[in-house]
Amino acid sequence: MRAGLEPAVTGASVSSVTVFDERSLRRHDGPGEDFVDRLSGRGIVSAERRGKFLWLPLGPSPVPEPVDGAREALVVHLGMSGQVLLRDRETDDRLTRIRLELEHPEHGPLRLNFVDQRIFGSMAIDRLIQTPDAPTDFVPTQVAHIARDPLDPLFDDRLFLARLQRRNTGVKRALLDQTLLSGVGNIYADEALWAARVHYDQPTSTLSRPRAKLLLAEARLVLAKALGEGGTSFDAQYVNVNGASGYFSHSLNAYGQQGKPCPRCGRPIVRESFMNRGSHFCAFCQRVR
DNA sequence: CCCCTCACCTGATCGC
DNA sequence: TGCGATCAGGTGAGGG
Repeated sequence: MRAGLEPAVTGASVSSVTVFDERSLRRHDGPGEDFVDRLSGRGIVSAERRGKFLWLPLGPSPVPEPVDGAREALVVHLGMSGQVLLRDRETDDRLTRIRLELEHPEHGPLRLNFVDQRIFGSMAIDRLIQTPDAPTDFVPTQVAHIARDPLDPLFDDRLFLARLQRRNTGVKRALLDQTLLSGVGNIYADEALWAARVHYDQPTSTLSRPRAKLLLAEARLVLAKALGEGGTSFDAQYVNVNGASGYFSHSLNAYGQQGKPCPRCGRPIVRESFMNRGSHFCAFCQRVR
């Protein structure tokens, strides 16, 4: 989504904003009117991401600046069912909750539809603050607690491994904790665990250093491969900014593969309920030890 | 402070 | 055709 947005929106300005459902502003500190006022007329500087959060840093505000003169950004999170779709001026999408009309000096008019069935996703205007580990990096305040993802050049492997082994919980819980590492959700957690032959409920405290390192390496591989294939789409709900599906669903070894043979040993992949969601794994290859 | 459960939501699909 | 049950990729407030 970030890669698709960047060339289209950088240098554009926001000519109008329509909020169809205020619940999609869950992360915005203020009413819908405030969101519209603070976004209208702003220029878009770039497209940035950390984990599953995306933000578009904004140019100077024509309306009251933050008191300290901090830069602001439009923050987007897709939640479970969100989409950002770039359209022409006439195209409607069902379940559009927020719409931006953009004007690009070279590419002309562009419509950005924020579509979200379940409304777990959201948009917000937020202030940008310095990150402690790289003074030239800025993130929205609501992203400050999110760790870097394993593909980030500044991701600190040793820090991650130390924090992981200090935890007193199951390893999949830890993988899903965005303050430990970001970008890994239910699909990529199951895929990384399968690749590293680790059981989802293996206690982090008893995970050996080599196995923890292997797990991190596999998580990194899974993310890189999924990004390269445009993400994981099972249906029309998971699409890029042009409405196209990713291809990573064809590469899944464990997630959603219950009943099918493990690609490694041939025994069936099983699905267990865990944390109110599915955990998919090979009961032979992936055992607690 | 750390860990875990649960609330937050809608729409597609499936079985009866 | 209709109705209810079930399922879904995430996050963070609040309780223990």
